[in-house]
Amino acid sequence: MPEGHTLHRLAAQINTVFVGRPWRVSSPQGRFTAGAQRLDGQTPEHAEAWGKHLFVHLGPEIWQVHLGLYGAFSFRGDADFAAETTIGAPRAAAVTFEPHYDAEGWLIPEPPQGAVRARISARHGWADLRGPATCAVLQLAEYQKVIGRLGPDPLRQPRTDTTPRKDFLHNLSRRRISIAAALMDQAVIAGVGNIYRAESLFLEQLDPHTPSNQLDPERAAALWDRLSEQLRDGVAEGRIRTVRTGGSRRHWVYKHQGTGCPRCGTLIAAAELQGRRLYWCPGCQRD
DNA sequence: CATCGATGTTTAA
DNA sequence: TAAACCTCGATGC
Repeated sequence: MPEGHTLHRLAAQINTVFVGRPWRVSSPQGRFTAGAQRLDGQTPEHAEAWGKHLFVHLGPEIWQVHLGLYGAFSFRGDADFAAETTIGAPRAAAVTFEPHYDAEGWLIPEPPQGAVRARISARHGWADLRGPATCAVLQLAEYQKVIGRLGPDPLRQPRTDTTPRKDFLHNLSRRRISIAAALMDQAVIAGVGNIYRAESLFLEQLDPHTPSNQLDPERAAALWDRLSEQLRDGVAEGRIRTVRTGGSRRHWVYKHQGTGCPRCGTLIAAAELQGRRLYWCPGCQRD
């Protein structure tokens, strides 16, 4: 589920199992061959997420990955390689395997299956990246250009003396698009996707069509706090679950169109907005 | 076996 | 606004 929480989880995972030791990098699919050669044998120093981007720093160069809609990392390894199976879009569970080691004591990875854009290997395990929207090696200036286009990420520490929440309010105040469109704009707030958009607006009882520059500042601040909480929960749990009252229902309105709103009973609506499905309750999401 | 759809973004028209 | 990118699970016949 590649919204912002996924990328922060991924960065943490890479910091745990890859950072600080030389790794091996290849592109079995062949679409990242030159980049993989640059990264191969280097020592990853630090992985970080900013919104939906993953950056791994190696000296002056930075590996940038954006999972897009389909991308995912699959981690495999022996008992010393503590890693979850996949981080990203849904993938079938991997079959267990018998570990074998080469002469230097490195675990021998299984042959790559299907379209593996990048394979990164450590002593005790490896990870396969499939289907990313972006997989590139950046120089510092290019990296700065990418992050310069991103708004505040609720899962990151502030970059300036103003708080990220103030940046968010400021970004909203100078746009005339709907709040629903604004939440999907990564320059307004980084890391929010279609699920968190629907679920945060529902819990804050905000009409998705309200122009973002007409949103009451206190309610906009509450929306930021709500998104921060939801993203933090997503990182902790590894999946988006905004219904926290127990039971099997995971989302309040996302993909629940045509059923009764749990709060007011009105039928939940769905509509296409800028190419994405928007879900909301017309009964109780009003301003 | 074919088709559809998805948590996203960029580019072209 | 639509198409393209790119992968694979779900759905349907």
